[in-house]
This record gives sequence, structure tokens and C-alpha cells, in this order.
Amino acid sequence: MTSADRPDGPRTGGSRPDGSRPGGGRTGRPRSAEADRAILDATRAALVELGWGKLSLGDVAARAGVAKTTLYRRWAGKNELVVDAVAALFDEQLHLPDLGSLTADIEGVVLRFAALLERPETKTALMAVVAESTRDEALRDRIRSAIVDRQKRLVLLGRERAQARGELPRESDPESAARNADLIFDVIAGAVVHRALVSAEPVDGEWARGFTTLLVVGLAGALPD
Amino acid sequence: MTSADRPDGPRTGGSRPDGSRPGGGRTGRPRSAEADRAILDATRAALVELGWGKLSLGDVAARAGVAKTTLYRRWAGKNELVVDAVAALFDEQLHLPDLGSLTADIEGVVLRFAALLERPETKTALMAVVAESTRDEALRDRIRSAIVDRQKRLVLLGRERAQARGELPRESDPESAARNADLIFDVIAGAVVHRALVSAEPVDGEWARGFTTLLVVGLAGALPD
DNA sequence: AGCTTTCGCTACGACTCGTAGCGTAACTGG
DNA sequence: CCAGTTACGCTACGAGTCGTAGCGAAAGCT
Repeated sequence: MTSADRPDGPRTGGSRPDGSRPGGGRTGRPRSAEADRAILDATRAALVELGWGKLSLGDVAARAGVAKTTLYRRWAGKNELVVDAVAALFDEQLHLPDLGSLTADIEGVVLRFAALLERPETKTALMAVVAESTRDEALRDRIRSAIVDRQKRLVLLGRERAQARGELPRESDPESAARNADLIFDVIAGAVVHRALVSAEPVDGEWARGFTTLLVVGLAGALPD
Repeated sequence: MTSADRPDGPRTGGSRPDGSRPGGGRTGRPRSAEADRAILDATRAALVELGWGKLSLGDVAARAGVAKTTLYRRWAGKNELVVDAVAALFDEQLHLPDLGSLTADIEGVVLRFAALLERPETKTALMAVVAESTRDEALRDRIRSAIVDRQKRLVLLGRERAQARGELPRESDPESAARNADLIFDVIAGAVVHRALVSAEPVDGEWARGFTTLLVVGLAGALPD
């Protein structure tokens, strides 16, 4: 689940918590799925206590009750490990319940996303891995498939619902529709992240309302154009 | 150790590129202003070559032709040093020329900001220090005063101009006006950063136009409300 | 002059990194 | 049941970084 697959380096699995058949019947001792869980849990715990900067893989291994070598057999380094560790949180937390209107849907997802960014694990980890990804294309791909693309689906789903309700026009040109979805995604996710982590001020109901109003008015007015 | 507290240690200045009078007439050998310049230049160069993760202070000192100890006498650690190094770039690059209309002003600042984020120094450094700042209040303050607050001024200036032109209403309630400015700031800066660094796609003229249209329509429609 | 502060240099213990080598454990197919 | 294969825990290692201490010399001020 976590990974875009990786051809096959020395580190075979990299991340394959299911631990089993890629091509049929693997032989030999299987990887402990429990070790995977323990490592990812330990990673999140260490992020909470130490933050990104002081997190060391030796420490994570010790917390997980696992040898350091085991950890290196599965993940190439800190970056990859942390991406997988926080990606799981995104999967758990990010859904888009139908709240009946475009405004309510956006407000809802903004608050959910903000709550996720309040957690100390994600707070310190997300920006850090993005920073590292600026010099590491493989990491960028991993972040994209493990985190970003899944968030983007929420935008697509929300738009579809809004169109079904008649709140947004159906766009005829698929290219421009894709561009608009990307734009909206960057606006929503960017604004929330910036508010929460850069401005370091709370994303509360009031802020979410103001932001959503701005966005919905803009969409209603700018899209049909 | 890196950063958090520094009641009043051996590290006097922390960051005082002017290097002179804090309390009147300092005695003794003054700090070399040229060394400051050399260190910050070396920091930016090292960021370009190595990125945040592999940047080491020993390396920076060597590049700058300065003893490692000198570096530690002025900055508490990597975080503070890099903030100062990139803050200078923001000062150089971020202005707001009057382009005649609110739309043009926003498009202009978006493209300028994007160009700044394209540079490898800022790309890798900005997210990293923000990530560290989530666990270090002093660093957060430093980022705020060295970078964030200055960007925010552009929003205030832009709004004032737009109001003078009659493009935006003058807001009566100063509290709500401040909230709106903060909101607009997070939307603009957040969207650009997210597009450039997370989505990792180009902030070109086309994107800037689409974003600006969305924002201006939203502002025109939502603000008088 | 004398006082004060900074500078370059060297050296240091503590720590993290990522890997190698070994013997053992777990699972599979003949 | 046994041979083959893979994962595991453990130990040990060289390399690199961190941040500090201690020294003598340099550069200002009064």
C-alpha cells in the first residue's frame, strides 16, 4: 500500500507491509508484519518526543524492539520511513463525509486536515520530508503516491458532489477541469498548511468559515468564465 | 542544544549583521562584518550543493574561510544560521511594484514569490526550518520576524492600493480587516508554496492567472458581505 | 600603554550513520 | 524430514558530525 513500487534494489521490499506475494510463492522466512507495525508506531512516537531533527534510526529500532539492521533492510533511510509512518495517519484521518453542501464539505475537510496537522507527529514530519524531497525525486514520488494523490481525490469527489447538487457547473473541457482541480487542491491544502505551520495560528471554525466563503464565492464566480 | 533556549550565553548576538551597538559603546575587537557576509554566502552555497539535510556547519565554516568556533559564537545552530541566510534573499527579492490593478499586483507578487521558491537554496531551506520551528518557539519567532512578517506587509500594501483605486471596499471594523489580511496572506503564500514544493509543479503565468482570478473574484464577492 | 573582545587553531568526547559478518529462526518445496 | 532460502538479532566497525574548551594572537577603544 504505502509504496510506489521500486524495481528491486538491494533493499528488496522497501515497504511492503503485506509482506507476501509479488510474483507467486516467496520462499524463506517471511518478514514479520508485526515488526513493521512496531517500527512505524515507534517512529511516530519518536517524532512526538524528539521531532524530526533529533530522530535517529537507532532510537526507533530500540523502541520497536527490533535490531537496527532489520530497520535498514526495509527502509532506505529516515525519509522513507517517516513518509510511511505519517502516510498511515493520513489514510486514517482523511475522509469526506457528505455534509449536504459544498460549503459544508469544504469546511469539514479543512477542519479535519487542520486537526491532522495539529498532531505533533505530522506537524514536524510533513514539512521535513517535503523539504528533503526537493532534492530527491524518488522521495517526491513516494510522497506523492502515499499522501498527496490521496488528498487530491477528496477534491475530485467534492467537486463531483457539488456538480450533482448543481452548486458548480459541469466543466466541458477535461483539461481545464483537471487544471482547476489542481488549483483548488493547492489553494485548500496550501492555505491550511500555511496557516497552521508557518503563521502558526489556529485553524478554528471561524477561520475555516472565512476561508471557505472566500473560496466558494471565487469558484462560483470564476469557474463558469 | 541546537536552539531552544539561550538565556544569555556566550552567544551574544545570535544574529546582528550590523554587529555594533546594542547598549552604547562596546569595547574590544569588533566582529568582522565581512565574516558575517562570508558565512551567509557560504551557507547559501552549501544549501545549493548539499541541501538542508547534508549541510554541516564545519563545511560552511571551511567555505567561508572562518573557524568553526567563530560560527558557533554567532549562531546557535544550523536552524538560526539558515533562517538568516535565506531571509536576506527574501528581502532582496520581494517587493511590490505598483502594476496598476489589484489583479496585476497579485499576479506579479505570485510570480516573484514563485521565482524565489524555485531557487534551490530557498526550496530546500524554507520547509526545513519551518519543520524545525514546530518544536522551537524561539526559532518560530525568528522566522516570523525575519521572513513572514515582511511578506505580510505586501498584502497590507496591496490592499491599501486596491482600496485607493476603488477595487476593494474600505473595511470599517479593524479587527475583521486584520483577520482578512491574515487570511489572504495564508491563501496566497500557502497556495504558491504548496504548488511549487508539494505538488512540485511550475508556477507559471497560466497558473498565476487562474489563481489570481479565483482570489480576486472571491475577494470582490466575499469581502463586502 | 592597558583593557576588552574576537579570531584562528587544535583537540576532544559523545553521538549517529550505514554496513558487514555471524549464528540462529522461520517457512517452503522436494 | 531435510535441504534451500530468506529474515532476524547481535556485535563491531570506520567515517562523519556535533558543540565545546583552551590557547595565543589580533584588533579595536580610552
